[in-house]
Amino acid sequence: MTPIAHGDDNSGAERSPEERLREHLKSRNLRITPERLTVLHGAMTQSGHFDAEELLEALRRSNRPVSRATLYRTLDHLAEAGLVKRHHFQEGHARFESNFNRAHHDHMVCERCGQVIEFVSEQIEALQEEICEQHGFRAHGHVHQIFGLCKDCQAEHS
Amino acid sequence: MTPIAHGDDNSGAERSPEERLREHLKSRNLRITPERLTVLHGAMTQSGHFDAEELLEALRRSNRPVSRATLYRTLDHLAEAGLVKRHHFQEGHARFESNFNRAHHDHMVCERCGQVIEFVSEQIEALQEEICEQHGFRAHGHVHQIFGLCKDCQAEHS
DNA sequence: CTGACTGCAAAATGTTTGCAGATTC
DNA sequence: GAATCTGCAAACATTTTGCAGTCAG
Repeated sequence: MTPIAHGDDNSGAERSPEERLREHLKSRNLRITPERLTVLHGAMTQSGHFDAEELLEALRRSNRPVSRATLYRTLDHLAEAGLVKRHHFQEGHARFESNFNRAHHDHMVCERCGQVIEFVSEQIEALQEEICEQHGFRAHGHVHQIFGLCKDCQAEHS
Repeated sequence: MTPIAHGDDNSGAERSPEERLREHLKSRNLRITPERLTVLHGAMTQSGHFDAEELLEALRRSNRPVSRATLYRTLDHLAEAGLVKRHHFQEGHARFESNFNRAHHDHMVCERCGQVIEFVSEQIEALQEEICEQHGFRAHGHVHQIFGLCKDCQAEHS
């Protein structure tokens, strides 16, 4: 039974993100440009989840602005290279998350205070693999988000 | 151990969708209009998942056209009333699913052809409850999507 | 009658694309 | 030098909103 992927593709995590991006681009005859390295660096140093607009603004603030078009085009490459994960949650737009040297995890999100609790369950992971096998489905990743009220907000809310 | 909710709110599933919508609207001093009933019936008779455009077209074809604006506004009400579920898969737009007398299930989504496979695992559900309890988290629902390649697309892609 | 609803068209998002000039290899 | 990039602005796709007239209660 092959371990299920999580979109991590963290094989080769010993190499730096930059090395990995360089390699990815080279292998496709794409060019290594300052803009792409800027976006990479920005994405790697964002804390937690971020969307395109947030990253754009962060780069602008750190005086290394990049055009919206280049940002979107580069995020595609980073996702393909497995350096970021792209999520489509309940919102109408994509959110990203650095995927470098980051262990797989899922999320509980408090609907009241927005707190995010990470969780991992090997048992759930194993069950997912089983289900995929049963359907001949080759998993690339998954989103598993539980939403509700965290401990604090339950107390406060009573 | 309280069973985890899935955002279904399928309590009162014995009443017809129309009764449930009427009740929902009445309780908020909203009006019961032909258009809203049309959208409701359309949504209930779509097979499987559908998006706004598909429903709009279906209603048009069955000679009960509704404006795009009304469709979107009504889908919000249906979702609030728990009569449909709104999903955000890998695409940039929402897909809906009738939630009337529908048991809880999660999804595998093919990234290539968009096919959606439903799955349920009592074991995973139970593990989720456990995890929530461990964190003192009160779950209201969850999103569990596995994305990857379906059987057909794996073959075709080889 | 009054406030909510509808359709329309315009606006607002979030993302993609065509193009001309700049840049990487 | 050739092919790929970048930024810009325009195009797109989806969803939301303002408004004037219509309709449910």
